[in-house]
Amino acid sequence: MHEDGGPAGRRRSGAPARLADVALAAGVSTATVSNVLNWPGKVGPATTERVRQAMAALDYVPHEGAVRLRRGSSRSIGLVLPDVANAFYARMARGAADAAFDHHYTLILCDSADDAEREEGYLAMLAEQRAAGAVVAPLGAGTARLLRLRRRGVRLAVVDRAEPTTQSCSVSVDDVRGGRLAVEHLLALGHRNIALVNGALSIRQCADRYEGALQAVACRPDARLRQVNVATMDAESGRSAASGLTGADAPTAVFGTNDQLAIGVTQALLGAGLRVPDDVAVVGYGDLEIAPYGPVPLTTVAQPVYELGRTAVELMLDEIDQGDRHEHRSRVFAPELVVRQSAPRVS
Amino acid sequence: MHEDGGPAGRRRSGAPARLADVALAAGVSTATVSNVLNWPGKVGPATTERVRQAMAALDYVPHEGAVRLRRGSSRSIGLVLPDVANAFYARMARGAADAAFDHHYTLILCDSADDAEREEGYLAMLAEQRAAGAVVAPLGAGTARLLRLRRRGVRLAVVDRAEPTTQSCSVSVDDVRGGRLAVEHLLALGHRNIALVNGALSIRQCADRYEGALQAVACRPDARLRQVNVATMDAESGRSAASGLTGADAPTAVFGTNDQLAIGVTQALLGAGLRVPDDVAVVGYGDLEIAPYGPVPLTTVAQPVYELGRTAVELMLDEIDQGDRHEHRSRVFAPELVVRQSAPRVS
DNA sequence: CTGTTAGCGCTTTCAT
DNA sequence: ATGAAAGCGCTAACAG
Repeated sequence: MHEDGGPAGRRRSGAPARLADVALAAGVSTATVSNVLNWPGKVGPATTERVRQAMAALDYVPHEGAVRLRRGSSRSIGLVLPDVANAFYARMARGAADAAFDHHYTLILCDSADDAEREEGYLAMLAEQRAAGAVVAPLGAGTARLLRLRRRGVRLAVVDRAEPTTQSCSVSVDDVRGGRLAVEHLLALGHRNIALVNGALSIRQCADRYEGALQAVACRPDARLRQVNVATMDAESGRSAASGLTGADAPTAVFGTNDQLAIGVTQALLGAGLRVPDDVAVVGYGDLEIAPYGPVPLTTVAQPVYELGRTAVELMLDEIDQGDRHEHRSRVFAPELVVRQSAPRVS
Repeated sequence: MHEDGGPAGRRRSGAPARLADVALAAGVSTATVSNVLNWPGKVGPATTERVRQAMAALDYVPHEGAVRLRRGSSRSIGLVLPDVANAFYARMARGAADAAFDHHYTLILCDSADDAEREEGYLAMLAEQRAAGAVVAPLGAGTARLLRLRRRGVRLAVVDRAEPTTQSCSVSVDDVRGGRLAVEHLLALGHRNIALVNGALSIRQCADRYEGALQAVACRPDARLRQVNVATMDAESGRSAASGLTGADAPTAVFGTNDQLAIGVTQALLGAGLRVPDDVAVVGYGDLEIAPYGPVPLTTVAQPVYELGRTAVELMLDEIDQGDRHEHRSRVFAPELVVRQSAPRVS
């Protein structure tokens, strides 16, 4: 049955050393070696020393898998997101990775590539891994899949969607506040004729930012907010949206609900001979990578994305540690306005 | 010793179902359940059906850890890199994640945060996990740490450093060629007075891109290449470097060895009242996120970063599969010039 | 075709 | 202070 000497036999050739090999080399039992590792106090100094020597000599590395099988606990968590190549999720991943590292957890990266089926596959995989938990930035609105994962013993934290706190912890950014911040800034600068270049309102973020923008203008009866909606939130859409904004009764300020859009608008405006911010001020949303590099360094709403990832992991670990004493929380982060030149401080 | 009924006892309350639970429910032995899972042919259709029903009823999910402990194989690989939040590594991570998914491997994300000690810790962790392999984008030049990981049975592939093929597989981009590409383009546009804004030559990439630039001008005796080196390769450095480039005998073209630098240069040039590309052409390097969003959409050298990550994983998996039949390879990818407006096709 | 059984590498009583 | 032995959940001989 054994390929070779078996557990008490002599050291296998290529394979890494096992705890039993160390025990044999040190002339002690496996229990003692294990105790050296896990209950240092229980072993005499001389024995401890001999064991340590043997471990070093054999380059012994404990087999995590075996340890966890025996202990019945897992120390890995999953990070499920739509696309790490996207700056938003990349930064989130960084936060999650740092938190996992700090707590000695292993982070399994699950990139669903914007594909629901793939996301599903990853969730199943995490169950098979007996992952202690998962941080999920879900693709769709479906909650059933997530609940199933829960039922399988994987603790959850959801990112970027304000979840009813009864289900699981969640972290998100207050997009209403962000939208308000952007437009309030433009109002404070004296603008009264403002255009909102936004994505589809069916996207929660877009709807929220719109809502915030409305709240801001509502306080200023003399202000006007006109809305332009685009299908895809990229620079190209921003450029074409801007073309409708240069005629008579042109707005003096534009709020683009993401940075790509805002930069596209800026490019088109400049191309049309207008000056930014002198003729038209522009505010974006996101503050990822590109904002400072645009044609005019972009004033934009920054989100604490790194914190989002870090906090999600920490909430989840709290649930793991506290067990049933744990109470689900929804942490909502406040975005902040980063003022650059496309809409500077003074009017 | 047992907390409860033990392996043959009745189903534990909260814990996930085990294979033994399924066997009990289906009225068969554990071996049969295992066979249904792994050797479908060996089990009769009626029995198979009963077992499947039981699995569904109990929501049985195999315990990956136990499977692997028994089989002696691991199906997870590590991805060790300096910073996922960095667009370059983020894109690489995406390639690696996709490849891992395709081959049913689990990807452990190890973000060393540019910290050698942390990288070291991750390498040790991967050994404890008995990871089948690791893709490493190493921080420093040290090779010893990597060799140690090898010795511990973890297969390796190194990214972004042309490794002698005797040690392990590696993938990288031909930076000499990239530098040549950039400058050849400028020469073809008719430029003869070119400035190279570069980082420290102690950085391999910078030295290589410089080398390539030199090769290009060497073919044109009438061309001149002047060099400006900066300490940090960001937009700020680009801006200050550009200020030395506007006086008499100013270059008609600038090659910035990364996109941030090139955009900084462009910003400063425009600020000084020059037109890009009409007065000065600019070429960057990298083609990450920001290139198309700059003040002038940037002509730049693109690297197949996604492929880098994907290929690294695949080379490593080949080593895992082939064992000693495997031969280490160094795959060097060719960068490509992406022509945008800062140095358009026609002069 | 199905069941019995011996471990994978480790931790942990319980006895010495 | 140390050791013997029983499994964690699963697979793979081997026997029936």
